[in-house]
Amino acid sequence: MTGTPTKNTRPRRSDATRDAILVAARERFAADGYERATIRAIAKDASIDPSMVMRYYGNKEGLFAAAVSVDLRLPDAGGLSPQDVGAVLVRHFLDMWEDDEVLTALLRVGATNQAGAERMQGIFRDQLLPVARQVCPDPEQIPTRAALTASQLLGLALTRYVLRIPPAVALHPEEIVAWLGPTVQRYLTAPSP
Amino acid sequence: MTGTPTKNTRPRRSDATRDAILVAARERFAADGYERATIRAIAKDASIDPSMVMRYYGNKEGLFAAAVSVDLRLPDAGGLSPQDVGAVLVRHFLDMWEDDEVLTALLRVGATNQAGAERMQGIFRDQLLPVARQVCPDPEQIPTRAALTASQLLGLALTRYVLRIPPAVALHPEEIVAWLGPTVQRYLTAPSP
DNA sequence: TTCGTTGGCCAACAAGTGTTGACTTCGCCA
DNA sequence: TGGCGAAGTCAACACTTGTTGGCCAACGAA
Repeated sequence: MTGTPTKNTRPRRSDATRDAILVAARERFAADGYERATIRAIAKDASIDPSMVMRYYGNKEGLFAAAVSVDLRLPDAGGLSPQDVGAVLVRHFLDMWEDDEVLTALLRVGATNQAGAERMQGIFRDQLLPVARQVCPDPEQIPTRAALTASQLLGLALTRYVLRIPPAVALHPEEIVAWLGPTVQRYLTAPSP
Repeated sequence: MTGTPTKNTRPRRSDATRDAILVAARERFAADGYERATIRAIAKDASIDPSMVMRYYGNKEGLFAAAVSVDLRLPDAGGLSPQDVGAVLVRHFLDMWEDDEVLTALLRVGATNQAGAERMQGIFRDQLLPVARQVCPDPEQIPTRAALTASQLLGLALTRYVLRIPPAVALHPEEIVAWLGPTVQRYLTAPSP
C-alpha cells in the first residue's frame, strides 16, 4: 500500500521519504481535493523539497495514482448467508470509510476530475460488480442492481464524510447498518419492482 | 433566477451581459467545479472581458453565490397522500436534476469547497428537513430520516450525473422511481428498524 | 581513498490565476 | 449639441501553480 519495498526489490535509502510523500499526499488529497492539494503543500507536510515529489513520481497525476490505490477488500459473497448480504456489505463499507482517508480523497477527486471519475468507475466495475454477480437472481440485472447499491453507499459517504451534513455525521454505525442494510439487500436480491 | 430585473428595479442596460455571465458561470461550474472554472473562461464564454465579471459580481465567490441559487421547489407534503411521498419525492428530484445544471455545479463544488459544502447543508436544512417534518411519525427522528433520504437522493445524483457510472446513467427515470421510491418512503415513514 | 550513484536542496522558469485601474466608447437627458 | 454616467476594453499587477536543471553532500563498492 505504501511505497515500502516488497520482496525482490532491494530497499532504497529514500524509501522513508517516498512514504512520507505518499502519506502527506493522501491527507492533502482527502482534505482539499485534487486542484487545491498543491505539490508544494504536500512537500512541506513531508518536510522535503517539492522537486523530490517530481523526481519520485514524475508529475502530479503520477503522485495521485501512486498515493490513491483502493482495495475495498469486499467479502466473498459466496461465504455468507445470502439473506444478510446487505447488512454485511454496509458494515464493511462503513469500516473501510471510517479509517481510510484514501476513500474520501478519491471521492473528492472523482467529483471534480475526469481521471478521478474514471478511477471510481473502475473500482465499481472491478470490485462491486463481482459481488453483485454472486448474489443477484437475474444475471441481466446485475449492473443495474450494483449501480443502485453504489448510489446508496456512495450517497452515505458523500453526506457523512464529504458534505458533513450534521445528522448524517451524528448517525451511529449500528444505526446506519440497520437502516441501509435492508435497502442494499433489496437492491441486490429482491425481485425487481 | 437570472439577473433579469423584477418589478421595482429599473432595468439596466447591462442586464443582458449580467445574464450571459451567470449562464456561462453555471455551465463552467457544473462542468469543471469551482477551482477549474476560471473567470477568464467564463468571460470568454459570455463574450466579454474578465474585468466585467469582477465589476458586476465583486469576486469569484460572489459570482458563484450569484450564479448558484437553488430552490428545489419541493412539493408540499401535506397535499399528497402520505403513502407515496417517497415516489413523488424521487420523481421530483429526478426532474430537477435532469434539467438544471446548477445542481450538478453545486454538488461538484460542495465536494471540494468548504463554502460549497455549507451551502448544501443549508439547502438540506431549509428545504428537505421541512418536508420530513410533515411526514415523519416521531419528531425526534426527523433529522435522521431526512439525512437518510438525502444520502440516497444525493447518492443517485453523484453516481448518475457526476461520476457517470454507466449503469447508473443508463437507468430510465421510471426505473429509478420504482427502485428508490420505496427506499425513501421507508426512510421517511416506516417504523425505525 | 576514490569514484560513481543516489538523495536532497535551491533558484528559477513559463504559464495561468484572480484582481485592479486607467482609458475609451456608447447611450441618454438637459 | 454638450455633457455625464454607465458599459466595455486593454494592459498590467502580484501571486501561485507545476515543473526543470544545476549544484552539493552522503553513501557504498572498488
